[in-house]
Amino acid sequence: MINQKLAELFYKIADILEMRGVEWKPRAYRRAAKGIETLVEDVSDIYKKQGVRALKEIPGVGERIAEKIEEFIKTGRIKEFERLSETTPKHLNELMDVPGLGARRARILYQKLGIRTIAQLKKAAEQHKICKLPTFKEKSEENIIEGIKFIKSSGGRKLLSIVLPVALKIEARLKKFGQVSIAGSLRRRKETIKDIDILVASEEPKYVINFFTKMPEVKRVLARGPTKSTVILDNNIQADVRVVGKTSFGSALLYFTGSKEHNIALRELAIKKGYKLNEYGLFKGAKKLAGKTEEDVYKKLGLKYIEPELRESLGEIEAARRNKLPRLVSIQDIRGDIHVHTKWSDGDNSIEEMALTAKKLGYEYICITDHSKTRAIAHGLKEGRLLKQIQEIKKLNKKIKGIRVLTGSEVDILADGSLDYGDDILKKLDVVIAAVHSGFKMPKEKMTARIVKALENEHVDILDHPTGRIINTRPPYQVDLDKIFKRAKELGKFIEINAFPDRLDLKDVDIKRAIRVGVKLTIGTDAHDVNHLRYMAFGVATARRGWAEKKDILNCLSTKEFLKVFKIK
DNA sequence: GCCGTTTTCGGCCCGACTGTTTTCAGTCG
Repeated sequence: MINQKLAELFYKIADILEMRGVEWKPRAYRRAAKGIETLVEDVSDIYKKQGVRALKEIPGVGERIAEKIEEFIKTGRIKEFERLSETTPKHLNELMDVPGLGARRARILYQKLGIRTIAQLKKAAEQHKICKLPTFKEKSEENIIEGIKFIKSSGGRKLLSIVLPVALKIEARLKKFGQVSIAGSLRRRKETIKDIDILVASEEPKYVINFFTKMPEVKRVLARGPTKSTVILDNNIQADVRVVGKTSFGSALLYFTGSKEHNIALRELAIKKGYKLNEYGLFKGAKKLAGKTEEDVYKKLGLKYIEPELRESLGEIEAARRNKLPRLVSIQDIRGDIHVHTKWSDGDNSIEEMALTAKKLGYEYICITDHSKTRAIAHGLKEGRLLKQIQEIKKLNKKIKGIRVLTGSEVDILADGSLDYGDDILKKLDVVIAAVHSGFKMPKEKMTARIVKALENEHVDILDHPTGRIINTRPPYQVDLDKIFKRAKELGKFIEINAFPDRLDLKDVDIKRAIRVGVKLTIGTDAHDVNHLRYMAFGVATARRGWAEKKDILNCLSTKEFLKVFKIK
């Protein structure tokens, strides 16, 4: 599958062209990249079967880009890209991370002062070299220095789980002004969030803006207009509020939720129909056709309602047009959590405490999956203790009512693909989750073979966190997911979406691929504490972003059905 | 560089806010 690699190249070309001040081409390259990303089929297969002509059928791909795709398939490179990157310093777009600096002014900084990095930028601003440049003044230097401080302290994008509670608190407070909704990537439940966006419907925007900019946690006001304001909160999260009239709430929510690409696609669709779409509504001439609710706007555009998690311009608009949208899984569909740790290994709570909390959450079953013996650092269970735990769970099931506790293990996949317990032990467990916790630096083929070998063990049921990534901390290890999905399907094995907020592994786009292959998935919280059981919501959100339906997720099954699938008595 | 049931040339989403600016470009979402 070369689609992703190719899309990345085109995105990079777009960035470079943008830095150079080239007009329109960046947009064309990005559209082509998006078109390629959205494809189900491998680009090289399309080319093999029907040649360049078929490539041009891909949305956003024309004559010139089709040639570049052909070149990449034949030679593994795109000369144009190499030419561009040779003559453009790398990392120049890091300047564009500074709030207030876009492509145009970043280019001026480079051309006039040779600034390429944030460090050089900071020095130049402090030495007052920048205010002499065109389009810059003293105020710009202040803003640049402030902006760099912000980047350093905020560390870029934050985890969904960190930002969401902050946003919910603000949302609740703004309710007294009228209809309120969290919008932006937060509403789409992206795994990381750059800023909080909140929309308010009110005919008195000045009161809202006044209240918002004076909230106790506001550290700095970046912008404050009559209907829109941007602030930095004391935890260095940026928050934007926008106020619109009640009759525009839907169209404004649509606009403010994004994604940007989704909005552009909708607006283009509107234009094709002879309409105009903006945050105030959908218009035909001066006549407003829709705007009060999102549903109204979609309907008038000839589309079914699209859930926020799907709004990434990855095929959802076409699916909405053809009434082929998935019926997304929801948190209410989840009947049990099947990845839970306890005090027996590195968790904080007893088996009983975890079970009772799960019961309170409305679950019918829970599976205890402590670490295996090699995870000594996590107090992994030696065989004797695991057998003892199995007995303990048997006793507990007689004692507590209303929830079934299953036995299991999160067993290490060792470097050679063998498992951390022998078959004699594994066969005693209800559910066996296998996972890689060491030897991350293996080459791709070796890692893939290692995981496949583990899946081929007859006692293994589920593969957990298939890429091993920790968001913002550790990159994924090299692994051929397509191969893993294919083998898992053949063997009737499952893949877990780990719901822990810094893992979310599988991630959204990989979930979509897995479902396409036909692998069944599970969602497990990897809870190490009773409070972590609530992380299920993040796992479900990620599954939804991956177009998952109830039927794709195994722990949507009732206890009876679940036990049958796992052949548990 | 792409695209066309108004177009094969001349467009390319759209509006708010800031400050580079005294009428508009740049940036952002």
